[in-house]
Amino acid sequence: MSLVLKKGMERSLERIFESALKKIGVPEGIPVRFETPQNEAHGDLSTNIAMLIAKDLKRSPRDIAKEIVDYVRGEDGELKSVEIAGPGFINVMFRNDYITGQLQELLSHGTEYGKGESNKGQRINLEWVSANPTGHLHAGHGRQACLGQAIANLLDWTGAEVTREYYFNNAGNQMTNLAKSVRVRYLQQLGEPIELDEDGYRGMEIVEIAKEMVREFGESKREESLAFFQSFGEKKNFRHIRSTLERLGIHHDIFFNENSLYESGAIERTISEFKARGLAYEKDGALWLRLSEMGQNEDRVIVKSSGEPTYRLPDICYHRDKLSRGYDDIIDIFGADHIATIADVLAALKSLGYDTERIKVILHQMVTFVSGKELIKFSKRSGEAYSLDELIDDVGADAAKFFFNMRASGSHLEFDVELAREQSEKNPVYYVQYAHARIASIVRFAAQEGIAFSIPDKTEEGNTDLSVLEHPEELRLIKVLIRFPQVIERSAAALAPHHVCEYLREVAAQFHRFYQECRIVGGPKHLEIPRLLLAMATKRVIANGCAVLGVTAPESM
RNA sequence: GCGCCCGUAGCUCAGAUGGAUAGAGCAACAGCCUUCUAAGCUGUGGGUCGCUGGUUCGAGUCCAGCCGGGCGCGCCA
Repeated sequence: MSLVLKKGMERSLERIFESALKKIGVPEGIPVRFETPQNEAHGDLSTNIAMLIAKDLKRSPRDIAKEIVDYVRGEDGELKSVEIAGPGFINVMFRNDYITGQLQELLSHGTEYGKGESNKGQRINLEWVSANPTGHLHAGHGRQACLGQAIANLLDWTGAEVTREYYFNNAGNQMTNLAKSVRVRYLQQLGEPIELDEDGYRGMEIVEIAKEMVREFGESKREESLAFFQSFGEKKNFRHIRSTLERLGIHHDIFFNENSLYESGAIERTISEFKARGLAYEKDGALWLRLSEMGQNEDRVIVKSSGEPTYRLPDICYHRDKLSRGYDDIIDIFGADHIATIADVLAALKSLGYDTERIKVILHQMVTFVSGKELIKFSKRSGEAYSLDELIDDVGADAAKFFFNMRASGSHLEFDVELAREQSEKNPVYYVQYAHARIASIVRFAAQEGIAFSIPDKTEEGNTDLSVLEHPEELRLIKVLIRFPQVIERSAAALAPHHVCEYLREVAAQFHRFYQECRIVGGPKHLEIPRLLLAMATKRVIANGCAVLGVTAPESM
């Protein structure tokens, strides 16, 4: 986290603590870090700095802490308390008016609240989904699709200029299989006794494509070339993939066709370069890359004896292309099943002299779909895949996006379709959305009751005094809300949207607690509008957090 | 055999650069609606953080070795 974007209090505390360290003779350059304790008895912010430097100073942590605290107490009147606790923690508590001041700040930022600048000026390329147009997206693709969408949004929110990219291959073996499969299905439609190859695509979408061909062309394409079937199938599949992504609100700026790497000569150039550097050699009629000399386990074929490159070579060229476009960061999202190629590609790029530090790879684990206790099985052989469209039909786009982002990408995800579909308190999506709808309803009710108020703006002139909010549940709620910018910051830095899901649940839970304890409309007159504004701030944070996940925040449910 | 990921409550999972009494949801049990959405809230029970060593004032977190699960290891992508 850069200094620039830390909220005022934390930054000024760091400064004060650092000058305290200087005063007691600690060499400069040791940063003071604060964390938000999970236990509220430990204050609003806490630091373990005294324990960290105790060894070097050869003094007890509590001793050091005492000296720091004495200094800090003299410096800052903004704090309610500064205390030493446990083995040497220093816990600080904010004054209530500071906390309500932060609420004012939140309200004045509106839809912008939570946006930061930690990635300001960064041009970042994010590549994800990247499924070849050999069929429809299946439910498992949903994780990557939704993960990438949320990550792209997080990067946006932290000020990056994001290019969203989809890499696909419409040539090679897979597409030939598609062509053959479409052809067989088409001929079957025309009554010919012909069967799919062993590695043919068995999905029902191929049958649908064949039926469409019959409707459109009748029997006239019986003798057509494979190229025709391929292009027809590709077009239909791609249109379908894009419509599925559209249902999730996912858009890409660039669809990068692997084929363009051949057309531009990039493949040839890279081959010559490998050869010129002595990194490639011929064996058994194929061209091999000396990966074993680049720190990898074994050499791999990059050009088959048939003359066609294996996928590794275009993958390498594709990354060269992205590197040449001058991005500050290049992020790839892959499923765990693609793990094998990544190290090879990076090693090859490094051997060509590229700085691969700029390339970040997110590997997400696989998804298991269950319905209650029952496992939903996928069978590629039979073509009985659970499609992403079906999943969206079953649970809705919002639930899909929330569920796919609920877990850390490195963790295996169990997606309970029955739970996601359920419109009850068990379902975390509804729990969060319900809080938002509930607030919307309260605001409507307030308007109906003739309560007039305005959202505070930055002028601070004529704004409602929020410092009357003193109830523990009110203050707890505000403290949760004003953490939002840091949550976005941290999630973006870790490329981990699941933190946002966790946080939103926390916000919703604290709002419900506040709602339970503090009557808004019809409560104490002088608290009516401040509480209403607190509710609106909550609504804002939920809406903004949902926006990051691409989830809607409904006005009523 | 090799590489990567995972192992935390009955289940699904969080645990910020190593810190305070390890958390949440669900499930179980006991309560709370003449008043702003009960799709909500409160309380109770539930753990040798896979095992064994090591580093450290301090380890769920770092290191090593095992055990268990997942994904890979092709002239497929």
